[in-house]
Amino acid sequence: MREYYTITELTREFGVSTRTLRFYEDEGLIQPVRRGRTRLFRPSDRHLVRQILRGKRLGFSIAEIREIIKMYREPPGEAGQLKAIIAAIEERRVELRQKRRDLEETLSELDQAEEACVERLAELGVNT
Amino acid sequence: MREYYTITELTREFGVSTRTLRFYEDEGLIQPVRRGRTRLFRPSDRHLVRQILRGKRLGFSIAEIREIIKMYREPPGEAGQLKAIIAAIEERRVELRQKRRDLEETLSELDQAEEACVERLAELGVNT
DNA sequence: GCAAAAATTGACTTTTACGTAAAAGTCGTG
DNA sequence: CACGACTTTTACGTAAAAGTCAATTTTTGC
Repeated sequence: MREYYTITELTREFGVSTRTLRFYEDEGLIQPVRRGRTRLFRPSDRHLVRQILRGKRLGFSIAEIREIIKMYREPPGEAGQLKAIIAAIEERRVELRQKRRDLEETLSELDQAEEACVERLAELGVNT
Repeated sequence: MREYYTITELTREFGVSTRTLRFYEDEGLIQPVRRGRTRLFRPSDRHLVRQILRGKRLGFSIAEIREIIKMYREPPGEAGQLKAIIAAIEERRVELRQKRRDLEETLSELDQAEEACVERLAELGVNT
């Protein structure tokens, strides 16, 4: 496990621009350390970027991703806060289950569409 | 099965604004018929709206949703086109499978986060 | 130790997906 | 027929999430 990654290493690995990573830093999603002014990304920053992009692919906004990231962090001291986090996690789960249903339905409609195409192709193959 | 729905009926059913439905029409995603100037939405339009919103929840853009909708349509006559559609469907499937992996990973990280919270709560419960 | 390559900051621009407001047409009810 | 509830078009506005560009550092490879 490397200790630090440069910004361009991560842009290459994840296929995003430096502007994007700096934007995520401005938004408080990641906090790479600095050597002088240069950003140094630790493995934990790299993992955060991975989580951010995963969230993006699932259609979450930056604000939502910020909230989700908060939940991953080490639990704080107070019992009320812990319960609040657990409740928030449950909300996300509901949302993600909805997305899963959406996903399965979309896949199944694509299956149907493909089948229709295949059938149509078969007809053409038979007729000509 | 009703023959027509008004625009507000659909906004209420789906929780979107009239502006949104008109926007989708402008974008060519739906084509409700008209009586005079008033839009009348058929069951097929309603189903399209359902598909559009499903796509949105999965993080697809309007342009992407337009492409997906095209695939659902009745297959055209020509063999080359049919094969192109089948290929495009396969691409979408790859993308959706990625989203499914993202989803499962996110769910599993949320599980871990919750477990950490529950443990912490247990500690507090024991200590106080 | 110096030039080239890489990184930084800041300002401005762009795209997407609608929101919002204005001004007018439509329809059913009392 | 007037009222309210709903609908239409047109047009400008806006928030989110970067992209682009320019002007400086900073870092590096030799």
